[in-house]
Amino acid sequence: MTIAEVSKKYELSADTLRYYERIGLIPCVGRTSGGIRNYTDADCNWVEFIKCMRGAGIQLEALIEYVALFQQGEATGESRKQILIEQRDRLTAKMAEMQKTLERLNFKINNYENHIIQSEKMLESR
Amino acid sequence: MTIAEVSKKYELSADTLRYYERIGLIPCVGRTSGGIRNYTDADCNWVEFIKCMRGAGIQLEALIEYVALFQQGEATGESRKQILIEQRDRLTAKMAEMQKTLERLNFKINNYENHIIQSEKMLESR
DNA sequence: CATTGACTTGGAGCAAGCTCCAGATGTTAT
DNA sequence: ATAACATCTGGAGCTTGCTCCAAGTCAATG
Repeated sequence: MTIAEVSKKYELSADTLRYYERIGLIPCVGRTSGGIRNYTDADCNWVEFIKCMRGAGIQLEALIEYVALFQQGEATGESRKQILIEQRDRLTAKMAEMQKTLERLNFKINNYENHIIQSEKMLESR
Repeated sequence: MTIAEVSKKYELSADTLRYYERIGLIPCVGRTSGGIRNYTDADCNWVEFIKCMRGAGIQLEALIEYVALFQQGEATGESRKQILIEQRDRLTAKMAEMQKTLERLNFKINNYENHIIQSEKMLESR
């Protein structure tokens, strides 16, 4: 697949795909004889994986490390697992924080809907 | 309260507190005769609110708008409510995306734990 | 074979959200 | 009153994660 096709398929700009490759997120994308990127299915799977992780806010740094370990072979399995565990724990913590904020937003929206706000000074309504 | 006290209480740097004030997130913090910030309880409530919203990833831009409307009085209630609704919906969508990624991470971690990975080529294990 | 459009690289630029700094002024303890 | 320390302002700098650009090459079409 060309970069334009991958770009369209995963809704990531060609610039972003090149950037990801440059920083080591998509290992060694092959080129045609003319030097043009030719994404294999395996490359596409990496792209999809990265997109999913990024969509959840996982940092590039962690993904770069994971990909690098992956390329180093089976012996790095435990390290890779640790990265995944750390990221999962961060994600879980973040979601818990967001859940609290979500509840607070819902409470406030409910207040607005019920016209409970009598005064700008009602601190709870912030 | 001094900025140092507020900083400690909410675990936000003094620089961040000054920054928030500068961009309009903490309306008109009063000063002592010497020109030093003197946070009231109301100011602290704003700080706490902003910290909570920021912790969930809500953008400064939306918060600035909300605070500005709040200062304009009761007539802006509906607009403020709309901001809260939009932010809540974004938050909900983001959490749904994160939930999917979380499940994927758990699946992969489980694979690592069960030594299911036989080969680097097993795409599902990425 | 010439033109048009996609792709290449390396590097610069940008947006959000802080974070740090300098130089001046305020506050507190001895 | 004089260190020593906190705070002030305005502005510069930093980090993450892209995004854009220039100048050149490759590929497809008439």
